[in-house]
Amino acid sequence: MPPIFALVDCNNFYASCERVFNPILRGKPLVVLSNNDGCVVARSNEAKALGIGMGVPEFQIRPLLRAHHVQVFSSNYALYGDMSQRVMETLEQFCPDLEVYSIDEAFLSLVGFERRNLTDYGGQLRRTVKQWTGIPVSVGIAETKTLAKLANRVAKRTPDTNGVFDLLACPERDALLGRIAVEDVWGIGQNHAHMLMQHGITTAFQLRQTDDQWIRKRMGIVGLRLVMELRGVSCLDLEQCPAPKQSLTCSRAFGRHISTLSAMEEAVSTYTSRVAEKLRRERLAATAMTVCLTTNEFKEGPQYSNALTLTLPIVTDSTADLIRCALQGIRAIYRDGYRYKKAGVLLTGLVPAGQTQADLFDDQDRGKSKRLMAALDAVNDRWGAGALRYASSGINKTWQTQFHRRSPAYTTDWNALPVVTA
DNA sequence: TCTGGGGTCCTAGGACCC
DNA sequence: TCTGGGGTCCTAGGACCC
Repeated sequence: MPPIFALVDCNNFYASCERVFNPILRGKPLVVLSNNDGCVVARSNEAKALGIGMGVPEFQIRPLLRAHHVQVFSSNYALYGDMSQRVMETLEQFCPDLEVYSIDEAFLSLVGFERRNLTDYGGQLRRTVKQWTGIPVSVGIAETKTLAKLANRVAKRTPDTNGVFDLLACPERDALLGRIAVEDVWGIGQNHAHMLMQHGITTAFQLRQTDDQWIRKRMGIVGLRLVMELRGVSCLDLEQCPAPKQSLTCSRAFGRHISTLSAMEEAVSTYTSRVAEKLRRERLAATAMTVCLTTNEFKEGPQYSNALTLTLPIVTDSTADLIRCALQGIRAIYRDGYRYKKAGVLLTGLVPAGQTQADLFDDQDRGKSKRLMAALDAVNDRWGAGALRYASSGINKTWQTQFHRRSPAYTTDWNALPVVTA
């Protein structure tokens, strides 16, 4: 059976989430900002039409936002994560062979659905997701993932497709690929796009026609796979069970710069607690840790950034062990006299928890530590993140990430339920 | 004043081994 | 003049994704 993929992609996902429980926002320009309300990370169509670019710093477009009464929101990850889950659960009812590719995208395998009209099926799927979750999606269908991505792009940008485009049923494929810029192909980033253009390759069609050896030499095996996929040869399979994580990070810009070691220790301790929670949720333990810090590259003044990787004395998932190591690391690379903007903690060498090699000279009670972490996680699940935390994470946290314009966590907090008034 | 966060895979080169 | 060969593992850096 030749493969058939559908890519379902939520339209302007974060912006659409904000609209679901706040209908006044429909039809209006709206943007969602990154942490610290820094950059634009999502835009409604109306905001795109105003020329607001992806990733633009908010302060640079403030006059424009005011002039057009653009609604501005901080990121609300609790809401987006929950809405994503609702969308994915809906899709799963249509097609159990599903790969959740990102917070707002899923690949579906439509093998076995060939006898249906796939465009109609995509439309049905789209209407159901909209009705059950309030989120608009687009559907692209083709025989490889890369082509399904392109089909999805066509569905999004061509109004008369009604949000569904089946490339398998498109007789003018070459002409269509000829209208797609090479930098819009999935897997072609800035660097490769620039290199290709230097050689006169500017469209997806031209890329598809390019010689294998040439591609292999300049873009490696990844590039060659991509070109094969454009030719309709499927090289990327549906990944239904995600591979175990290889690394976990928590890194964040501060709401206000840090210039004392004690504040830096608080931040690093807080980030370590967060990444330790993720680690336990994945049922993994870490063998090594990297801590890093950096000043603000956009600002005048002395710049400094550094990172240090430490091997943990014992493979662990305990917040206490991890904080101890992180503080040791940050003290080693911290230098006085700088205004720090950001720090981070990276865990690597991840192994399944419970399969770890015991340390012959380990003098701690591991069973006790495990029970302590279970209690810590249970309390924070029940009472909210950070309800119970290590003292080294600090109390005042003047450096904390800012979210000044966050909408309520409508779907994950009893106190934030939307209220319907007659 | 104000510029995000969290991942993956591949490749080249060096260290090291027999 | 001639100075082995093949393999693995690790790491840093590049490129890409959402």
